[in-house]
Amino acid sequence: MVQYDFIHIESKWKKYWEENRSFQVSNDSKKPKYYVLDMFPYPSGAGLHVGHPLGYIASDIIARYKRHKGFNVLHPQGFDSFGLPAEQYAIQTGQHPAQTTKQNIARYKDQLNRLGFSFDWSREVQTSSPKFYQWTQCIFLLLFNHYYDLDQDKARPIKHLIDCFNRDGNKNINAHCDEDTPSFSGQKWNLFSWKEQQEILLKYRLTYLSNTEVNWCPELGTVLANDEVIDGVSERGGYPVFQKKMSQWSMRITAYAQRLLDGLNNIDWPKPVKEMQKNWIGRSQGAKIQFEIHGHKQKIEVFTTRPDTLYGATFMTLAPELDIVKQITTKDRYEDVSRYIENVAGQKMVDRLVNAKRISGRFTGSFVIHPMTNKRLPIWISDYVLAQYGTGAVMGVPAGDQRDHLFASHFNLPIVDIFNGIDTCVEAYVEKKGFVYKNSGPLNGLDFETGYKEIISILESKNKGSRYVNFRLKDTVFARQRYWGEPIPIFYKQDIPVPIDSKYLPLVLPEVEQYLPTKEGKPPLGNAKNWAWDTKRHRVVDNNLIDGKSIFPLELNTMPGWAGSSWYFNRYTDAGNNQEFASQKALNYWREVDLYIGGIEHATGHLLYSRFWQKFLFDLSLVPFDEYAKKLINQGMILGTSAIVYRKKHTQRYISKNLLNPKHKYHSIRVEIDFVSSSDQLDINQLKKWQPQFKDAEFILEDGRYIVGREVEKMSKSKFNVVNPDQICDQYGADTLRMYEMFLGPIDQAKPWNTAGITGVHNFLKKFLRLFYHKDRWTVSDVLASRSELKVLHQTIKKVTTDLERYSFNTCVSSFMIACNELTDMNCNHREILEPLTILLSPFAPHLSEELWQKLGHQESISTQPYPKYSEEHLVETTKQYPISFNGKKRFTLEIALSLTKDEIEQLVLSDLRTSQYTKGKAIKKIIVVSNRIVNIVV
RNA sequence: GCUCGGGUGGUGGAAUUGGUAGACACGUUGGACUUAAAAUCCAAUGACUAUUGCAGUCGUGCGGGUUCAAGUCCCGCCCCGAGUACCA
Repeated sequence: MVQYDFIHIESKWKKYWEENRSFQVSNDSKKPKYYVLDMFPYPSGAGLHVGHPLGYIASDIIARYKRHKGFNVLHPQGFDSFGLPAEQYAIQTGQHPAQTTKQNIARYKDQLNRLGFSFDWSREVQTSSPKFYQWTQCIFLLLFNHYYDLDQDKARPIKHLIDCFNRDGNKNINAHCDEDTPSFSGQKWNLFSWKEQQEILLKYRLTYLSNTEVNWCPELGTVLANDEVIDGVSERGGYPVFQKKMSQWSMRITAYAQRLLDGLNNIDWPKPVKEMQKNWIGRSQGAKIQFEIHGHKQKIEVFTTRPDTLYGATFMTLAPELDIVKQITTKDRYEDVSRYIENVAGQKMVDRLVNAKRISGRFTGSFVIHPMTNKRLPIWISDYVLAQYGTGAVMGVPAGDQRDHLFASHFNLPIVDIFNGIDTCVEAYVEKKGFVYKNSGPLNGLDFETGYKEIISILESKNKGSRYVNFRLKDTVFARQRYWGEPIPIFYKQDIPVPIDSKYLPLVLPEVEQYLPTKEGKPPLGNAKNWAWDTKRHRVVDNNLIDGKSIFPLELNTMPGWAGSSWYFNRYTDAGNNQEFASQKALNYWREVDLYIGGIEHATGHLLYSRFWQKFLFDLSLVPFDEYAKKLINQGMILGTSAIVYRKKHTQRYISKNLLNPKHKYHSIRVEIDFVSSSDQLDINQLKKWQPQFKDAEFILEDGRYIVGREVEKMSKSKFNVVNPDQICDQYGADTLRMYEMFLGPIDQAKPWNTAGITGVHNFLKKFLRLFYHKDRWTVSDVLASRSELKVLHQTIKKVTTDLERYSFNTCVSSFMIACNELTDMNCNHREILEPLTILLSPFAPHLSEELWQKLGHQESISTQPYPKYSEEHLVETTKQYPISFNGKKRFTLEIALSLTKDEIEQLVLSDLRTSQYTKGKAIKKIIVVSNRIVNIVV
């Protein structure tokens, strides 16, 4: 029996590919290009488990397939190597994060290369390498030096804005800026001091410093972006998060909200991702309405999606955090209101979510004036109004909004019916149809559509409100109080941030003794001795030299984790470039990513931010496309199957699964899955050696065996359910692992790992190898193949090709198995069949295919071979078994020549029916023959 | 609550988009080879009724509908998963 020596084969070809640089790709080719990209990994200390490579296997199969198809394929890989774990390890051990990162990357590369991926490592990027992050810093500066022009709907240089200010101030400027931006004339602008001018410019810059409410996580000692906060706790570690006002770097992503939304229509991304981004951007259409405050000069503006219910407003509610609250609160209420505000501010976000159902609030003692009726409406504050959404102020319409209704009922505020014939005493009516207005002045008798338009035009004519589109999307915080991230290339002059000229980049991370925040609570970079900027010599110098004239303190924050990943895909096109982040020539050759594969967990993080940066770079004509990835696939998670033993409470007895008594209580304890056989039998001796708690335990067996329970859950070290790919490679080989992961199910679906099933795929590869041998002797023959053998080949080519084109990898693998079984039955050993079949297989099982290709007498690597084509001629059948149904129920099959016409088939069926029992004497009403030749007879 | 997915054998999953449901694989059972085991090979395997015959009936979460024909389309439910949530 010929042996499938995968260990030998795989190490041989791994070496061959490395030595020959088989997958290095040139930017200079007449071939059409194809760019297939994986989301690059964060190199964690734990190494890879079998779930990680799933997406890489799929992308590698596509990359190899496209090479066969004659494309010049860019299939790069790199590492997103800035991040929290390396830093926390550094805090614990004092080991420099760069050191651990380097080790982890080396381990990752080993593991990846073992799986036979055809990456072009010559283009590798590492976000933590100065050669890479100098360009991240450069893009940061570009954002700093641009503003968003709403008239042109694109980013423009801040210089242009300054020119306009010099001439006419900001009267004619229609730009995306902070809400509190004052208006000024050109004359006034020129009278401003440098510092005053800079403060105003910050309100326009696309990356800016501002005093805003941020998500502060004391446990992590840093602020977090909205997508890093899940259910009120930090995504990493699950620590509580508070709202806190801090001066922070932010990105003006809101300027791009509409374009980020519109762009979704032009890209082939999974529905869930698009849906999540849509919700995250949260566009809602409505109006802003101004209310005057009784006895005050200021006004309060509300955003509402239902301006048509304005006449139903009976009160106003403000978010407690708003500055205006304290200004308008009357003396007698001041203490009570202040206490309420403090209470809300001290709440963790988690608690605020939990308390959501409880209605609370305070009356401020002040009133607004209804813009239409001039009635006085009381101003309340309540934590159900969020400062971050809209204007942080709500007009309370109990008739049209259920929360307002609950609030009104709770505090005994009036409820006014405004929908004719609908009683809103008990419950709000939220439908936008099925009524005409009443008690609504000029709207009375109108329906929703007309009333809605009418009220807006009235408000606009009275200058009391206007149509407004609100976005839920917030500008995102772009700074972390951490060490292991890109330094922000900014120094401070008179407390004003000033950019370092990009020609002096990279601004390299300074050495520090301690990776913790300083005693004064400054970020870790505050520990650096050398962290001041000399504006004369353009370099970093000792902090002690700061003189405020030519040497200034540098920014202590670093960039968040998503900075590097927001543009890295452009870098691969020209990874060695020292002059620019990528040349126009390279970018124009490789264009956008044709296929991007990665996890859905990045839907509202990386996948949104990167689209934002791409659009910005597009505005500056630095990249040729404003969407960087045409097609996205989210690979599903591979889940682990944990093994569980059951300990009876208050005892040291472990009970086998099927002996559990439902009346008793048991502790479920996860144990290492390596101790458990595929039939769920536990190796008790190994368990006893594993942890002391099991050493003297008693095990209650069934049929002499201990059977464990199983649970499917996320693969994780702490659950002892991790399957290591190295182990699978040792036992079955990388080719088997690749094929099996693809065979497991649709690529985008979550599925549990089940090592038991792997033998099916492994057996297939063994059988495939055996097709080339007879009685252990190589017997590939040059004799021409038979018609039926050719049919198998061409069917397989067709099936595998169409399946690959629609990324259905699991059905591809099945097709190979079917072909192999059929050819084995036919004793097929024709070169004419086996050669193309080997090429077909090579994206899936590259090592074995190379080996066989060489044995077939070829010098060239199989990866350079053209992809086989199928011809319909070989697929054509002369006759086919047709199902004949009576009233839709299948009764028998009839062999019919394909050349027959519909009429001839009808004749044939009719003649056959004379002898048939099925008509049972009934008259035939109809015979149906459709183009795919299904015959149904209606009696 | 809202928005998206999705319910097919013992299991993972196929089904050319309305055309022979359950491909392929795992598992299970039986057999061959072995002193034995492993490995390998062969056969059976949706359920039920017949199995001395042919075969028949029911079957894609539940209930209805359209159609010669429904896993696939329409209407109404039930369940599971994901995302999101005082979003005004």
